[in-house]
Amino acid sequence: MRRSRSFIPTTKEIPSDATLPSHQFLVRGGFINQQGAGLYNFMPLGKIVLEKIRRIVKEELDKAGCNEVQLSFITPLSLWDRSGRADTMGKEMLRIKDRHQNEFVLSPTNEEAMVELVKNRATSYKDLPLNLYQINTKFRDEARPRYGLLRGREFLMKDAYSFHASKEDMVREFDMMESTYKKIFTRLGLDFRVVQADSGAIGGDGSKEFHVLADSGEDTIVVCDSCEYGANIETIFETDEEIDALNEKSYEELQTKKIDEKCSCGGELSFKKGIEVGHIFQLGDTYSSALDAKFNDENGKPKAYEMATFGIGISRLVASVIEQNHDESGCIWTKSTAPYMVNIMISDIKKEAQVELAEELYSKLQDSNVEVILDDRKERFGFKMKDAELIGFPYTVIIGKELANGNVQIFDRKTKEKISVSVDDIYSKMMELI
RNA sequence: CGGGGUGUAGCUCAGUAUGGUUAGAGUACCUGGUUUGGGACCAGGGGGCCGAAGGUUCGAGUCCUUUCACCCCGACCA
Repeated sequence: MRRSRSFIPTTKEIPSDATLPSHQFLVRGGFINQQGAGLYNFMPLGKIVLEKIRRIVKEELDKAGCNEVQLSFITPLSLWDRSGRADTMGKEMLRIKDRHQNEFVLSPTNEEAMVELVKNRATSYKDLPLNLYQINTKFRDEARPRYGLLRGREFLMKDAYSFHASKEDMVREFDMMESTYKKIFTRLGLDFRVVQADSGAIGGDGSKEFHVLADSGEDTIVVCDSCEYGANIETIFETDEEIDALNEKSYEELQTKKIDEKCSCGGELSFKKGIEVGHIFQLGDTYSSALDAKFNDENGKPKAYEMATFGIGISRLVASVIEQNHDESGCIWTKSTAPYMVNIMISDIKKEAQVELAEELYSKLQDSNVEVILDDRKERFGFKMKDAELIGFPYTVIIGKELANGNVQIFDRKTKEKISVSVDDIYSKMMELI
């Protein structure tokens, strides 16, 4: 992509309604813009990041034997009446009517729809297990949307639902999905913890949350310094008094608070803030029973499916990457989430030699399938650098005044270091870095 | 859903107390010139139903009523 042809509206001004770094930088960097309370548009850069995260999630799920589907976003209200959630989910479900005055719901989640899809189609134990997922828009009419993409009303979520002939097999899938999730968050380049959790409103027994560690997280968790496990404070401290006392403490106070107990691995425990980006539940037969969804077992006896459900907040992850990786200048994308891996910056487009070299490198990197953007705008050096830092490309190749000595520079967004590389070596050096 | 706040140019905001020229600044944008390694400078220019509706008044961005939207704290959710 040529920057001169792209739609990346960056701004110097901080939007007045954004308080979190991810919200401010994603808006300033031209990734997203707000359409209404909890409603966001994804502009070209935001869309690229969203798609990159979506693709990684899809690749790992497909490898794990999950089947991608796409359910209708609009569902009949009757579906929710049958499971009883039309009442229990209350106002979070946004209801609409069609021209015939039939009532519909914008899907906040899809247990019912997925059970209906599988019911009467997977009719034998031989058809099981099954794991179906979709990456689709969800709508939850939150009482108070906030924090940009972290708590929107409309958001992109991956939701998977598995169907099993036995509880043992369901638990096997649950454990397998836990390791799949670890692969996903590791590939995204995130520092995360797996946290034992209460199962919340969806119901069921086993439940684990995946938290991205970030100071601005909404949840307080206890984490180990030498392994990947953590715990929600609700599960460690018994009484409400203890929990309330902890919730009242500021993050700074919590960080200095010592915990006497050790992790089972022997590591030290401490308090951290986390953003919940994934949640896996063992559902059992709650929904299959409620919706009378059965298969025939080995003895030809009808039995309700054992189920589990697995969620990942895709759009929330976009913001989470930035909450965890930013500095005062802007975004610092991880290599797997960066909208472009390399930004080639022409310092002065009036200098033919600079333009020539930039075009040559641009073509070569493109031919090598490197995600590369060419900053060919007629702007000054400082302007382009600030812009590159705000957006957060992992590497910027600066083609400028050092060209006189046969050199260009590689600017590392994370460390902000510039290293000089000779013109002859720049292509191979870039290929080595990415 | 309780409490608080804000709506004026694309964006960030003055102006409203005490009604009165043609509603301002910065930034962004356009033109020309200068500049060219850290969001440059000079000159000129375009851009506003002052959130919406109703009212008071000779006169409303400013006062009154209603309403809508958005933000913050909390509860809820996760």
